[in-house]
Amino acid sequence: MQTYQNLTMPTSDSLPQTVLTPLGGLSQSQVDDPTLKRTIRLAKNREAAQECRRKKKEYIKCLESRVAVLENQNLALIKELRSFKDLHCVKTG
DNA sequence: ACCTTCGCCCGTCAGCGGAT
DNA sequence: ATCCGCTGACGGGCGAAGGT
Repeated sequence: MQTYQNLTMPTSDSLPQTVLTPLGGLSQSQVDDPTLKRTIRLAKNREAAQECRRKKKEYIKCLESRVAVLENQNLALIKELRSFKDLHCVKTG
């Protein structure tokens, strides 16, 4: 998958590393505990969802600013086209 | 003061695709 | 085949704004 690529997706070094020390300090019996497994999975997914939403917002910001740029370019081109047309009318008219 | 509606955020689940 | 991360979808909570 990996959507939102291109269009500057900043990485999130700054985000807090909460809750999870990645299975480092866990005994085998702890790792096998389904309840603990679920807790860990939920916590990881919670963080993943937060990051995903942050990236999506950033992506939308990028798109919006790109729209603004393109709209300005479009206006400028329309303006230029008009002036060329005017020039042409003067010559032929 | 009390609803009601709207927009936003969050946590969770489900499903997909890549990595092993 | 299994694990894991990412992301769309869903439902719930909360505050703001507007109507009664």
